[in-house]
Amino acid sequence: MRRISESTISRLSLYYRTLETLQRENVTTISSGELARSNKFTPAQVRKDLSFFGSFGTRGLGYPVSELKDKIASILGLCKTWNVALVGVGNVGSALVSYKEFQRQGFIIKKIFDNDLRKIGKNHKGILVSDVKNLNMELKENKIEMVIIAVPSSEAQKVVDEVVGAGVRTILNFATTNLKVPENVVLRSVNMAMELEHLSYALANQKR
Amino acid sequence: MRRISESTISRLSLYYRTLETLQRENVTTISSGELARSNKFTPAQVRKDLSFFGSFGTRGLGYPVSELKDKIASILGLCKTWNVALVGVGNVGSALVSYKEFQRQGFIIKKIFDNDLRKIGKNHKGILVSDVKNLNMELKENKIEMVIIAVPSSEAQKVVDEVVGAGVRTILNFATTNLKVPENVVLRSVNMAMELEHLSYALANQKR
DNA sequence: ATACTCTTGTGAATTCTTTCACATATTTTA
DNA sequence: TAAAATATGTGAAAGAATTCACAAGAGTAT
Repeated sequence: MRRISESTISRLSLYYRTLETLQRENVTTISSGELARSNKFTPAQVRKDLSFFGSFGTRGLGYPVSELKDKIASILGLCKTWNVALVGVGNVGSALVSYKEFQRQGFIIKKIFDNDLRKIGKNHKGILVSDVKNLNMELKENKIEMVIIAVPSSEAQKVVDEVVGAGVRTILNFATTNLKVPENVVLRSVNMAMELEHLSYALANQKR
Repeated sequence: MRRISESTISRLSLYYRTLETLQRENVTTISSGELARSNKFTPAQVRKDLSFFGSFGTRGLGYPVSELKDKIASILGLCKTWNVALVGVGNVGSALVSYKEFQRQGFIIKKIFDNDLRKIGKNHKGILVSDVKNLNMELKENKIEMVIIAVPSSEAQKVVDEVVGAGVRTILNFATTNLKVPENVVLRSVNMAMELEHLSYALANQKR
């Protein structure tokens, strides 16, 4: 199968959200045109995106809402659950532990790590905080598939290297710093500063 | 000037961060090659991106770190300050108020709005929380240029409509929902669910 | 049954983005 | 001061992503 572009995946996420809403409203069928309109895409775009994965529609009618939703869920891997570890229980870290969307998407936080002796050994929303020193061993033992980095930027690369060393190939990063990972590791960074810079550019360049 | 792509702006953000680091390390000059390597881009990409805005380098030598950094700051509008209002002081909202990067990028939170009577009239990190009922009027009075939406998804579209009605043309959204804005309004959404779905897709489709 | 309407699925065309490749400018070396 | 080395800036080429446009399937009405 031809490699699927990041933008296609992003759009699938958006379609998925729209379909969730439609399902709640008991809509059973939707055309590419309507699906497009609610997200400011073109109908052709919607059809092309879906066509990479199969043909889910009925000509003359459209797509069955609930089936298409399930199909996208399966494409995005939302039907499975993943073992996740969180490194760093500061502001961001603890916010994440209570973020419900995480669970809902099948990301199960199995382990939490920190280097602060006052936190280690204590419970954090039902999960024991472990010493980051044991990171490598514990990641392997617990078959962790994804790690969330929520440590200060200065520490981030060090943690990433260890995590990669332990064989984890998927990382979600909240530190605002350029992290280096090998070719075969998927790293996504939630980079607020970058979002802000997009907005700042838009503000600075908007037509009056 | 030809329209600049989103990806170019994203990369400028990354160059900017690299240049900040280089400046701290007292590096005075950098080539497109080195700038590319530290971000996994190609040298040509770097040069092309910069060339949209002018020619800042010296042939045979490279780019002057501090000048280029300042130039990018000015392109991204980071030299100015912007009047920002925050709507919704829940978990996300209050985290944002204390987020230092905001200030550093020149986003000054002038007003905070909520609909919770227990919060209205009280101070939140030095800023008075106003009733969201007065949104329209107060946005105009305070010349607010950007609004941050940190309300529950169910309320988000309603708030957006009001904000747009008050003439604000730049919105940063934290609600996980598809918001509709007119053509001339810039809306960026920080959508954690979408990030997660990218990772989930990567996990589900990674080669074993 | 037949005609008509609707909407998908998909090659082809178009548009947008990235990379190549080289003329040109500047610094360094000798 | 001349030759060598280096690195920019940019048209042109290549590659990706998006949109077009239409054949073909499916439902609906008569």
